[in-house]
Amino acid sequence: MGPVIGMTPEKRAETPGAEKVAGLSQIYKMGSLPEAVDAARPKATLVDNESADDELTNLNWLHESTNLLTNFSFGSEGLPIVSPLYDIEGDDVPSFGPSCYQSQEKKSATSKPPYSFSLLIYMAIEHSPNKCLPVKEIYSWILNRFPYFATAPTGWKNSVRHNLSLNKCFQKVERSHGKVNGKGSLWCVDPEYKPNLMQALKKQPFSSKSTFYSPPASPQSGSLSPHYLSSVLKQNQVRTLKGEKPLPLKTAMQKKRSYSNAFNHSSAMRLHESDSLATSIDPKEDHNYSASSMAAQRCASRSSVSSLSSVDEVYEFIPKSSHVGSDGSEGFRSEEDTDVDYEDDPLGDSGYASQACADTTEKGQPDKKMRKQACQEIDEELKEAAGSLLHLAGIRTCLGSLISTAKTQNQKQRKK
DNA sequence: GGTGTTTTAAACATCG
DNA sequence: CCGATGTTTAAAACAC
Repeated sequence: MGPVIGMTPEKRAETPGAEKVAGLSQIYKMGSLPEAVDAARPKATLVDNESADDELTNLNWLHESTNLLTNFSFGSEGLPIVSPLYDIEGDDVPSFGPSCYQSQEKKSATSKPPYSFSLLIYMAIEHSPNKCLPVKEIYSWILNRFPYFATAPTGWKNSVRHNLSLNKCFQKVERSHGKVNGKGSLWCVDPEYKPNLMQALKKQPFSSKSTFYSPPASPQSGSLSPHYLSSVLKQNQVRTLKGEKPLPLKTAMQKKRSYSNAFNHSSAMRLHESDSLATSIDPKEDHNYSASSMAAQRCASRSSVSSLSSVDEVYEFIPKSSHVGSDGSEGFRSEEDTDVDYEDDPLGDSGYASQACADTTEKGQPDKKMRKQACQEIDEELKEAAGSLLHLAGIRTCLGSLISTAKTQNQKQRKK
């Protein structure tokens, strides 16, 4: 019944053949800039290294891992904040990394990210102010942070959707009030699975430098946005009106799963949170696609993970240039950003600010300028702040001395 | 080689 | 009708 005839060009592009060729051709496309990447679908760039074959198994990642890390700082939730991987133009050295990383960055910018789709989605969602994103924004985020996908065939989007749909960690939430123009739903991270995702992220070999903070697993402690809560609440209201049983927060959107071979995901995940999962989940339905289970096992053996410590990470804001798909449909359109409910967030929470910023800067150069400008502004502010402090300190000491002299004079007068 | 996990592809449905 | 989104199935690829 479906639009079989209406196979879009995009769908056609998702054919396996295209995948391999295009994907690989980009891996060693050193210095491929966003603009270049935007320009058209995979240009036939030369692959002069056949070891490019195994993108992930390739040892390059061993080298890149360290460098990737230089591109991450950590957000309020202990989540790596992916700074521009494609800050690769050379003269703009990331403030957090030595310049010697640059050439490596170029590689990592165009090679496949070491994260599973679940983790990518998780990061995307968590970096949004309201912890809810429409798929389109998830695409955007991933594209933005991992330019690899800009040149990868669009099959990855299918994978993203597939993951969202199949992975219990993600919950679909109907879009709220007003805003009719948005298509599809918002996707949030199920707070109960958040610790698992964080764990998985933590155990990624590329996050070993990180100091992750695993928040308590209770929904309250999660980063549920008011919007999310109200959405779930709304859904439940509707359900109640329909005479249906309200959904628990956790399973606000029930997912029917029949993934034949994946019955054991949940047990692995629960190992990490045995005390946190109040509700039992039918193993047969639990296809967490675990970001944490296998990744955890796999990576635990590979890397030593630093201990958890800091909760007070600095959320690094670095404006990024945007990648607009060649067809222009992949959207970094700002109205999408404002669409949902980001306006609910008066502070314009850091994560998405970068997106908004990206909208204003179509090209790399202005972006760099902006970044520099931002740094200068920050510097100025710091100076001002320091100045103010000094000023206050000065005033205080002045006052102190004035008071003390006044006191001594007072005493002298009394003696007289 | 077996098992489990993740990715990829594809078909189909639904919605705006 | 079209395109984006969401769901589901199947299979390949991969790691352990």
